[in-house]
Amino acid sequence: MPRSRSALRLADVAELAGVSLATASRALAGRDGVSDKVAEHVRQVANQLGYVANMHARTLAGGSTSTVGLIVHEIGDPYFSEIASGVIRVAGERDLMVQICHSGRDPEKEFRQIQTIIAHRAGIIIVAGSGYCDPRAQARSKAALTAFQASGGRVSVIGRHHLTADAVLPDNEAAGRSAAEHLLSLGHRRIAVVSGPDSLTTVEDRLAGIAGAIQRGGLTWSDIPVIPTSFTRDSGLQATEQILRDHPETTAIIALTDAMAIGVLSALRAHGIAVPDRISVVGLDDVSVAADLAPSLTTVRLPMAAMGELALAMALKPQSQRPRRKSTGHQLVVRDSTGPVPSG
Amino acid sequence: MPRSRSALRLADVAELAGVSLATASRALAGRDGVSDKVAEHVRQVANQLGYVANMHARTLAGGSTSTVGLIVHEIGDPYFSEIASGVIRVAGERDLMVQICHSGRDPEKEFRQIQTIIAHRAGIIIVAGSGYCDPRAQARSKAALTAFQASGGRVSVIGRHHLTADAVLPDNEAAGRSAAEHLLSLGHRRIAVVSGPDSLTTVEDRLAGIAGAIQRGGLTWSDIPVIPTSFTRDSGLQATEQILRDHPETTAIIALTDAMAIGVLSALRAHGIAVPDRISVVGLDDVSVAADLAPSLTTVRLPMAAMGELALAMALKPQSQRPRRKSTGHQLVVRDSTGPVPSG
DNA sequence: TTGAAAGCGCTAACAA
DNA sequence: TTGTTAGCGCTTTCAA
Repeated sequence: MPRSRSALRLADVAELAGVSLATASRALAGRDGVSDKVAEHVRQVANQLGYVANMHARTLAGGSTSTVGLIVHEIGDPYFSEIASGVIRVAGERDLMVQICHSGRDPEKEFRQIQTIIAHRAGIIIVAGSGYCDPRAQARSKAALTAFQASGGRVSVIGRHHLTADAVLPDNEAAGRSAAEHLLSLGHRRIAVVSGPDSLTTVEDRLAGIAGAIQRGGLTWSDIPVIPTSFTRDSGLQATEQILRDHPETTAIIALTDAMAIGVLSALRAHGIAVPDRISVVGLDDVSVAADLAPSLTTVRLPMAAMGELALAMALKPQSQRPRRKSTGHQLVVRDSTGPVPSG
Repeated sequence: MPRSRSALRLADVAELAGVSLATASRALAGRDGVSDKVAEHVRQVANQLGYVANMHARTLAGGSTSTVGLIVHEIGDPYFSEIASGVIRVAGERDLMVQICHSGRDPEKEFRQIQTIIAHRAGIIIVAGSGYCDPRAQARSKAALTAFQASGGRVSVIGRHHLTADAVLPDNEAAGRSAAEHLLSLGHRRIAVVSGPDSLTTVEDRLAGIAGAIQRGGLTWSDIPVIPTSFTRDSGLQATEQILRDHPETTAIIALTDAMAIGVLSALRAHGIAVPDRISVVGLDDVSVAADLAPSLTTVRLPMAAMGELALAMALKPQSQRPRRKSTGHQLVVRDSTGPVPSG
């Protein structure tokens, strides 16, 4: 790719304004050491010329970095696109650029993306998406991020990671509990769970919440069928087939994500099984289409966009002694996919 | 934000490898002018040290730029997140970073984002999202992009824009035609259209396709109610209320986007109106949830992810004499939301 | 308050 | 094939 060069340099502005390079630099950066009069004049000239500073030169010379790297599993996934939307919104307010990479939920690829972001000298790195239960999975990423922080970079993560960094912690356990309690309160005892990859902390936490509620409800957790799959609609669909086959007595299904819940609903519809009359379905996340499914999906809302905003806001603050941790809220949203246990 | 500095410089690698800066640079950039033996050695040393080049220094020194700027309306919108996914996928293969900005469908904000991207010295700018019917809306953006191209930058756009650049042209007109013809073939004569902002070329084109089909079908276009709103689910919902009130005889609704079609379905469900038995609904885009709505949505598929991939692929080729233009395909996807006109 | 000059880390001419 | 050197455009000491 050929280099892109805008003829306009700070030197041009300085010359036209009749000041030195240094003065022009100070004026435009809003630093002090310049009289208001001169500063204003320089800014006017720059504006007139349509001057925009070369970020590369600025960063290289030791100026501040104005880009934030965001690592998501896959931007096409609504969970992540909503987080990204929040990050970009806050970034836009501060004139920061957001660079987005796909990790593909692969620790190795995640590490490579982190390397690339560091090479681009981002000042902030946000790792969105679940952490891994096994600390070793992210060992290399952790080392890279620690070095990055040591050199002044700021890091924040969304989710429970084995990384030493400010963290936005989705209420995964509480959300799982909430979903399960909702079903229990409707009288369901034959509950099945469509789960995700059990290498992920998100899965661990959501399951823990569900398990706790189940046990407090007087049921035995190990009696509950838990089908591990991946976080996709199709996996939800297949897992449902399996549940219908192996556990026909099931009256309620919890899907660990809305994406999977959509697959669950599809499978049930294909089988002509009435929701919620015969089987209730509850998801987690509350992606924006959840309300528009038929039946509309009962789910537990996690504020994805707000999580993205918060992650960047935390990273914009100076590093604290110990990593900050902020929990998000969660909220059970009861819609039409859940109902009382069938009397049959 | 403090600067982020990795102590490791090319000079360190060169020294440790026992070669000059220039040789090290050549070796790592994969340029020739170095013996394979030396090159390999340098690369090994660099790898061992965990060296990653400073992009800013590299770009400033006249090397190639490795970032692409992508302007979308809003990344939380599935249409754009799928496009972005395609762009990021291709970028990942080539070690390019993708910077994403929101235009908010506001020409002024779009211009500012373009400025910012140019300041960051991206080598490629991709403008996704509809163009504006009024060329003046994008006049400033156009000027900025033209200057950018003149200095070696590459630009590609998705949609019909008044910009001189390589373009991926969604089959908007054909898609509109296809949707309308489908309804006509089912016998519908009382068709209403839920449209978007008529400042957008996307709206103009989709409506043109629909109008053409309608007229060829023997109907009078001006008799068809066209409700202009915005491209959102809620607008689709409200427009439907209006259609039910003002045009109760309607047997089919075309929504210009799936997002709006989702709102249409919601409104009809709220009114207890059977789809497709009393009213058929067809959307455009085929966002991924379209298949999972109930009833599943008949729509016309535009390959969003492929469009994103294509846009970047075009921009990666050297600029041609005249702007390239590539049409995307489109495909009618018949699902359960459309059926024959009610016999009543 | 202002200006001159020394880099930031790299690439790319130019020499050897 | 390799090395030397002059910048790229900016920020930031250090002097004035």
